[in-house]
Amino acid sequence: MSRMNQNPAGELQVFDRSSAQQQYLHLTSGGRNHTSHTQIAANASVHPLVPLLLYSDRHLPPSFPYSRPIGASAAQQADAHSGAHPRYHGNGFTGRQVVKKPLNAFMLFMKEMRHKVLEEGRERESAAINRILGRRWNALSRSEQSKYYDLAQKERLLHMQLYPGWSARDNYGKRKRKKSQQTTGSFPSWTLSAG
DNA sequence: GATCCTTTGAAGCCT
DNA sequence: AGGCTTCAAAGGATC
Repeated sequence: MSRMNQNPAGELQVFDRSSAQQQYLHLTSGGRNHTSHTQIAANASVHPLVPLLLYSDRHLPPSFPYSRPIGASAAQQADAHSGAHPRYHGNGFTGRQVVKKPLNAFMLFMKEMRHKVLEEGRERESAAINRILGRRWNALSRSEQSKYYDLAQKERLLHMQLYPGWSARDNYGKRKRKKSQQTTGSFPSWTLSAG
């Protein structure tokens, strides 16, 4: 029951992982992260999946811990995920390295459209902007939304390529609970055991 | 400084 | 399987 290289649609899409890493580094280095990797992909041809990475400038921590090639054994270990898969956060590496979840379709839509709402000048608060974007998202046709679903699918695929064995559980329960949930007085015990 | 708000979707956990 | 919870982004507001 492999998690790798198979998207939710059941398609098998495999490409060179190290190449993806280089492209990932190249594109993400232009943002707030360090810029020392631009040389890596100086002449690299751009993979069809790469444009979506423009949306994903927060996946990589400032010091990318996986620049070394991921060996087949590591991939196999991750694939086996017998409860001991590598943890992409916390103590496993020097410093605090957290791999974020890949963005879903709506998040990608928000990233693209947020600035437009800002330019309109109607709202400045993110909560209000997100309400607007939520309405606009629901107003989109299915074909219009499919663009973002497709991007999100590729995003997840590439995320799996870059972080084999990573699981959303790695970041699960790491945030503080909301006040509204704290005041309910009734929540699953597993929410308390995290950390 | 930390958390909340607010949205949708993905994925985790529990029953 | 189904339901609930958490996290993903964003940045002003609030604590």
